Amino acid sequence: MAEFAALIGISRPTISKYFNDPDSVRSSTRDRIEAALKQYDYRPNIYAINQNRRLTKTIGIVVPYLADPFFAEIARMLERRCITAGYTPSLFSSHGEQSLENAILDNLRALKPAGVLLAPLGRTSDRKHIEAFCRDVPTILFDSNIEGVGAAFVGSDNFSFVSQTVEYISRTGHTPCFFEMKNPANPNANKRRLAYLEIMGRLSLEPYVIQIEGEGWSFEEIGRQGALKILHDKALPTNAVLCSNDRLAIGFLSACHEMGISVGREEKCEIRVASHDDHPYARYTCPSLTTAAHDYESVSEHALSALFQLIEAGGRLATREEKLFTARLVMRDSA
Amino acid sequence: MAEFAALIGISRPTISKYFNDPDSVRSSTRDRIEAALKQYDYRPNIYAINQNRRLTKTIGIVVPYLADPFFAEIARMLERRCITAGYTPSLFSSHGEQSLENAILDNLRALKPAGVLLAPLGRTSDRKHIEAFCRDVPTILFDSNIEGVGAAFVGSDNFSFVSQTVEYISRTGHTPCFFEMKNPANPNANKRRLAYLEIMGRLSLEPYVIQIEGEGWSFEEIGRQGALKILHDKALPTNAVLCSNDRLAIGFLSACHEMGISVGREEKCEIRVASHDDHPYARYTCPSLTTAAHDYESVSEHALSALFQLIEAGGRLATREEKLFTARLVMRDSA
DNA sequence: ATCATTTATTGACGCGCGTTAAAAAAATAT
DNA sequence: ATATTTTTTTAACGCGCGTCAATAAATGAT
Repeated sequence: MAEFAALIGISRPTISKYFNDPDSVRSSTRDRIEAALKQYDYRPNIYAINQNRRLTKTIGIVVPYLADPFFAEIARMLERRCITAGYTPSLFSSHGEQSLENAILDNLRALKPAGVLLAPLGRTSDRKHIEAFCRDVPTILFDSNIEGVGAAFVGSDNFSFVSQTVEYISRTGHTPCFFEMKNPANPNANKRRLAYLEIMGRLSLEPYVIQIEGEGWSFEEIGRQGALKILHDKALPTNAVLCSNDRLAIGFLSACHEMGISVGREEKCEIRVASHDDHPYARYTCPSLTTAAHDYESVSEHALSALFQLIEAGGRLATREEKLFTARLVMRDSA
Repeated sequence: MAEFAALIGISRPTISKYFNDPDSVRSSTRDRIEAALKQYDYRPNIYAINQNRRLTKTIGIVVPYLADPFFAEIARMLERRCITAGYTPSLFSSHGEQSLENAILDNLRALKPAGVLLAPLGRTSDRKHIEAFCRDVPTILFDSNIEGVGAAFVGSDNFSFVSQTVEYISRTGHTPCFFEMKNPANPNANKRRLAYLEIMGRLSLEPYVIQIEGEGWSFEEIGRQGALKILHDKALPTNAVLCSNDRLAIGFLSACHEMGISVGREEKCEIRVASHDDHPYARYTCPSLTTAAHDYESVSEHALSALFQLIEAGGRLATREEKLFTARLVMRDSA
């Protein structure tokens, strides 16, 4: 920067000021800098900037498992919005591991971001570590809530997800049984089960919860194995299956196809399968998956605007808001 | 670091030396530092370190589109290997945009990584910009090759992919037609088409190339729309379809299901569909997708070991090696 | 106990930038 | 032309660390 400044005969602090806010220098000076910028390819070092600025233009985004297209997609939207708003996003994936999540937060502290959007691992998160991080860095939680941690939470209203699918299936003549993992990492899974039980109660229907074995993030395989077992044992309590999430459902559909069981809402089909999330691939399963869709757009938009609000407020908010978005039922062919 | 050093009564340069290489200090000193590290939670700032060290412990990973599970999966493997090797990976996605790819490379320069693993956008990459970057930062290209750019290329042997699928399909009694996008961004697509034509020639079979419209990275939708059109027009030249990649095939299968066309290798099925990549979801399509699998493990392992070699050699290699891994045919139910 | 060797300390500078206060220069107002 | 306001420059310090040379201290060998 010193070189560049000397080269065009403008002082370094003025150049620095320009990069902080181009409008803070006189238009004639701005023009000279911008002309020089075209000629020589100087670019300030963002990491050196972050080391010194009180308020940086970097936003950290942390997701629990980026190889899950759901998170990949929401991360993509968040990154795009950050860029549009003039910020530089920095994306991290915990890859399902607590130690990595912790290490990422430690690194983020060093990056000194203006704010962080954090989708925690959930059950396997190190609560104390995240709490300590949130005390130091303005953070909005999304997707998985951790009660009382972070300045706000933005996510989806699990109750509305399940109520729509359950009501749709029962209204159209079937009793949904609930298909899920026994020990889900994501807290949303528990909320969905509770919602299922609650809604079935309201509708005076007998609830059936199928809990399958499995650890980790290979949900499709877990769903497939679980489904194969249930289908093989002919242990399906009803002929309408409501999966906790789309990735399990993708595995379930695969198992059905393998066993020659027809899936769909038509009369001739043996079972119906519905689910939750509207995973990017839910449209392309065979049959296409009936599911309750996240409002990706609203969640990503609101998460970022909440973060900007938090940043403008100096990192503290009076109350910890929890903003939940309602699901939208997407009726496709599977149920 | 100064505070921490004062606190435990060891000089700052010694602490710095310890973090650079714990074995470079006397064992008694090491023990004292490590004991203090447990007590107080000091962690050096990685970005400040990178600013100053000649050779950092950071590795940049850039992929063209992270919401594509193929890249998400390979990125995950690369990150894990970096961590195991004692490096800190930093992951970026170009989101399919040249301007973003360029911006990422500019940022990476500032990060001063020891090396970079770059999967470029391909056709839409800014070759000059990437070349300039590779001159300054030790870089290994992977997935998409750009002739002469980067210290080495690690990828898959497209010819072996296509030869295995074509030979398998023709050996088992059908003539594969090739299904692809008209203007693919990824250079592998072109290589696959050429391989198809070459192999069909060798087998003295009439080649048929179906090129569908579509721009961007929504390959499933592009494949589905293309397939719907072809199937509707009954314009399929043969009853065995070889898709350029699995994501197109996923769309193709979806279209077949929608139109009630049975897919599989069994006699009773109307058409067979095979593809290339072994996408993480290829196992879960209905029917499961016969495909030529990337050797993910070998590619990620070799890409990183090539990078370490490059780093140890001081950033320059005598010759630019191109290492290609052979495909493995995965026979599933779709063909 | 003496000398050679290894390790640690001191003090200083550098990286690439932000930031600030005081002084100087330029633009605008009167 | 003078006074006032705005903008820029100068000079210096700070961030959190790496690195280096000279010096001091600890260790090991004899």
